[in-house]
Amino acid sequence: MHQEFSEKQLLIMEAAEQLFAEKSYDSTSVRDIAKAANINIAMISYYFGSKEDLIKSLFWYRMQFMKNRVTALIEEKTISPLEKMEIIVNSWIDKIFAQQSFHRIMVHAQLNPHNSTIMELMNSYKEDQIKQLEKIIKDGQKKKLFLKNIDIPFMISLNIGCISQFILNIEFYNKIYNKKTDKNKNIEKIKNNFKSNLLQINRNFLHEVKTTK
Amino acid sequence: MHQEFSEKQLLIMEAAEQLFAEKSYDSTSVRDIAKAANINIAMISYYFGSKEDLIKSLFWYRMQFMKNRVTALIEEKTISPLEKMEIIVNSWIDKIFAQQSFHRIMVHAQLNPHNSTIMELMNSYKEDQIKQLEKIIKDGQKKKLFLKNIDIPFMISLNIGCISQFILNIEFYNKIYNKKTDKNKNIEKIKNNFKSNLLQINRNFLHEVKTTK
DNA sequence: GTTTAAATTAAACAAATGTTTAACTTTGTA
DNA sequence: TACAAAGTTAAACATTTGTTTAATTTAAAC
Repeated sequence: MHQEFSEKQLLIMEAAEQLFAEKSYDSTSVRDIAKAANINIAMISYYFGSKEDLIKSLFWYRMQFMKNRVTALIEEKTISPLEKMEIIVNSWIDKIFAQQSFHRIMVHAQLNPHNSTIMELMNSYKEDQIKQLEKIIKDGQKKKLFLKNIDIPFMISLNIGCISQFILNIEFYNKIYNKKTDKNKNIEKIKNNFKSNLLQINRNFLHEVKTTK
Repeated sequence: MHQEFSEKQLLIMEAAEQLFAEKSYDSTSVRDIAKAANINIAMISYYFGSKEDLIKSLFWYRMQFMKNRVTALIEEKTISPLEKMEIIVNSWIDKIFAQQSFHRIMVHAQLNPHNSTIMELMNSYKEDQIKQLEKIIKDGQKKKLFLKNIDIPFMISLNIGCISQFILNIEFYNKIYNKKTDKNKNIEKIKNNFKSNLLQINRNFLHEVKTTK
């Protein structure tokens, strides 16, 4: 498939990405994209073939960034399974955070699948993620660090769903938390706060910790 | 606003609901709806005024079902805060489960807000839910049953996000779990399994339980 | 400088969209 | 039965949609 994109193509894709995230693919016309990218309508067909091929290219381009190869990390023996899990979850949050617009488009595509190519890209991405976490958890179970009867699909769903919900309602949470602190550096604060909360949830779920109330 | 709907209106709304859930509001034409409901295209304008008013009516109609008045439960003194929390979370799951199609439409509307009336309906619904859980948690904190430093917005986001993700990927989880058991009564099993998992998460988060590994 | 390909443009295209019209059937009431 | 309101219909409406055309400009190569 595609492998490299010209600057003009990237310009168009980025304009389209923002509009797709704001208004959805269906509600965004090629004229909207052309106007936002400051190009002629015909250029979209010229560079991508069709509107459908444009979003396919966008998925292909962004997925390269999303996908990560952490097989080395998983095999690493000096890092504990718990730490590995935390690294993975942190990387999920960081990446989704860095690609908020695209993440909205992904949620949309998952909600109303209308293109098999995109679905395949997303499914392979999801499967990769699941396998990563699965390996780490099973390793931790073998080493008797984690509980035995862990519902792994539920745990994945918990993490992805929670991150998703958080990203989609980020302005909402920003408003709530902003009451107390300053505005600018707040996002980073909120993000870190979210991270520690989610990691705590995961830790509790993997091996219910003893605490002295 | 609207208060009662004729049988014809309900017929149209239910046909529209299913299509909106499958293909999204924007990708569903009034001709699609008319065909599904076995009526003439003009009847949609005749009964609702416009396509936009149709989805507004749908939201108004379904929201009545979603909204619940559990103020009595919250004030109840014979039930512990923990039990109350579990009742609330269970009712969320049950309702979203019973209204899967509509829930997809809600997620969609949240993702790409294009109508202020609908947004207002949804926000008031969300605020109600948050207030419910907030009251219960704060009550539990006063009675020193729950931890002090609970991030309530995070907890809401955790629950809603997790339930949402679960509903949207229900077929996926059905496939995974089906490997072991029979097919038919499985959905109910999966649902109950999900419930107990989510409740466990909440319990752990509210007061980290002591366990003897 | 000439030539060839790539890039860009405005205009036109057919198809699909939500909505309205005006004619008609059906229904209920007096 | 007669009449009026409500329900239903096919056709037409003006827009908007994604895509293509054919002409023009820009850029690069020889």
